[in-house]
Amino acid sequence: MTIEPKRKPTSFDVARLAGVSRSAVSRAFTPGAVVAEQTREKVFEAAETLGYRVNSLARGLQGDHSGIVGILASCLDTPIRARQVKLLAQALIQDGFRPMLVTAETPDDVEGLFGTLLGYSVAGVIATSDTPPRRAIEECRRAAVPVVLINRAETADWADRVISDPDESGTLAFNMLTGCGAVRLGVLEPVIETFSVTGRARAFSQTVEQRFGSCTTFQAPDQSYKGARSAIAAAGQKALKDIDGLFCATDLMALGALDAIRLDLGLKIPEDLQVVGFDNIEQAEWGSYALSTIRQDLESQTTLALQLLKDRMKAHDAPAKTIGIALQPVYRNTTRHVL
Amino acid sequence: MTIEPKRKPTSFDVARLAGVSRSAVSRAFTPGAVVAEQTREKVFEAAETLGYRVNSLARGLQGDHSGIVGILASCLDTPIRARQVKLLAQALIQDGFRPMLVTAETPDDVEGLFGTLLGYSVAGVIATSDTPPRRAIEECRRAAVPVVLINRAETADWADRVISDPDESGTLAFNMLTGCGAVRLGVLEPVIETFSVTGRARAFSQTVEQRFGSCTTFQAPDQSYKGARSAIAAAGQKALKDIDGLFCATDLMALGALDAIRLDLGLKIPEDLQVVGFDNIEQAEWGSYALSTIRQDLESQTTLALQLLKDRMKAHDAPAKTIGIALQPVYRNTTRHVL
DNA sequence: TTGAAAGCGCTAACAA
DNA sequence: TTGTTAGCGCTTTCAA
Repeated sequence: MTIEPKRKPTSFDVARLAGVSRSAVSRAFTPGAVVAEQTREKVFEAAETLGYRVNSLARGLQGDHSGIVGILASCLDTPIRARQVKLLAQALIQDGFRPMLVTAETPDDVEGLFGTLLGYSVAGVIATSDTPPRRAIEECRRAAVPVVLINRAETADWADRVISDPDESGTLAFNMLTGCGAVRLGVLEPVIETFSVTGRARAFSQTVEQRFGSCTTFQAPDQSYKGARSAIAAAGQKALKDIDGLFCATDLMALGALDAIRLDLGLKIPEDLQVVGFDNIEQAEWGSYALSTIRQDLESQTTLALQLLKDRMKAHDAPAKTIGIALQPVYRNTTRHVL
Repeated sequence: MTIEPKRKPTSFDVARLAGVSRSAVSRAFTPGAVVAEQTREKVFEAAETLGYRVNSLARGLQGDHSGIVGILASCLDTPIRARQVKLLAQALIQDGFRPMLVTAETPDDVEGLFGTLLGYSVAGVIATSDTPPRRAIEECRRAAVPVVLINRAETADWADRVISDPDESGTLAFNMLTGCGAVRLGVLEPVIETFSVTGRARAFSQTVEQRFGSCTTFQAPDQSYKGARSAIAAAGQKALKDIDGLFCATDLMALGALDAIRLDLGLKIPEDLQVVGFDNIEQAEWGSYALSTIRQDLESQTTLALQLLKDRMKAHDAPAKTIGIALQPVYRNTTRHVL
């Protein structure tokens, strides 16, 4: 029994010990296969004593996918992204898939990394941040690898998407702020364009312009706390006093703005100025902030993304779907209470 | 050229088109292999026009590992963990590995997941949170799969570890607080034991007891902001007034404690009470907190972990190493300035 | 319900 | 420097 501790046992070893063929072993470990209960037990027993496990590489080489699902994400250390990846990873594992994490710095990286993903015969790819280059996506299509885009623009007309609708988001933010009595509105957005983030900022300012004539726009260098804080601080007290309601494109930016407004500019919130964010990250609830925001339901976002992925595995040629997830206003202390 | 868009091209196809053998193709794509430059070019060209990529599954099946490295982590949505995983993933990818993310809920899960990891012939495993069950680790050893533990207890005497030393951490926290004039010390720790987190809390209180006789201990149900906040709030103003220096085992807990002390209990920081945290997460720097803390250098933690992993790939039987990473005090506004 | 045999796509030892 | 050959461990027709 303990002759060669080095080599991992194979289905062949198990077959021999159980007194069956390799095919029988294979079937015993294949969920829907036809095996006599008795045989299966013999196999399992032998496998147990040998410490055998199916080699997913060999299985994947044989079948048409390895069970690995690529998760393409960047800025993993951002609260919202971290949560997304966590939920995604959990859900995938739950369903028997294995998430392979791909974080890219530059678009070039994305392209290359996408390639290696294909080399692992992935069962699918979920992209949550970087818009994958069109070429890479096209390649997935040829390889019949399902792709689901989360909060991304429509890169390819055949990839499924789950999004929080920018227009709906912008309008909701507008309604929250005006509903709380704000009438001179502004928006804080990152300079770098993004489907959902700058999308909702634009939708917001368009609505404002439509109703009130004009909307003050503040631009931060990126989506970070720091970027937002320094952008607002640099804008100065006067500019901020001109408005009485500010929509920040993400909670993280809102938190930076909040600190800039209160600490750097010395204004009072919500008395001088009301603020609404977007995402409902954990920190938005923290006592020192108590940020009013719009909740993006990440749980259902995850569930939907996975569902779309599985659906497409079954029906490769089905028309692409784009599903919007529910948005929910959350009133805390950066908006006034209206009765 | 466009006969069968379905099937992915194999090395065989490339070989034929380039007019060479399959081995030549294999060599062209193998970093250190001996191939004539001319041959390599022919191969690359053919590969390019065919859209060929090496099948990592087949390569892994043949060789002794798939290039996949398992990252075992839980609470991925915690700031510190998110950052760790991000850095780890980046570093791994940089080095040509592919991170497979494994997040477990229960210890049972860990065991099972570890198993499937082995099924993918992983090149190694890095565990950053859940202590992997001894059995699983043992299995890795038999399979000659390197394991690196980050901030974990010594589960197995052959696994390499990188840690931030609990004793050093506790002592440093003590020195910071007393150096700023605190003399009646307390500590906030989670009830659930953890090598590094409760470890440094204990080291701290032991040092305090040694020097001052006694140390007040506050216990939170977990390591979260919420848990810490409610624990401190529940302890009450009186208990907090009894001390003038509090060490919180993690920054996240410290932030919760801060809000409890200021918002729920109405005390002033650092006037009534000084607070020091641990980790130096991004939020510790945020304006509303400006938490004094101890910086754990995650970049070097990552680099070291990866180095240990690679070293062990080369020398499977080398003695296990445990490396401590540098700790650095960061003074902000929750401690008094001493001149 | 089971076993025999033929690959999946690649690498590596060997011989040329 | 290159090609030939023999597997890596598994699944899956096909016959029995």
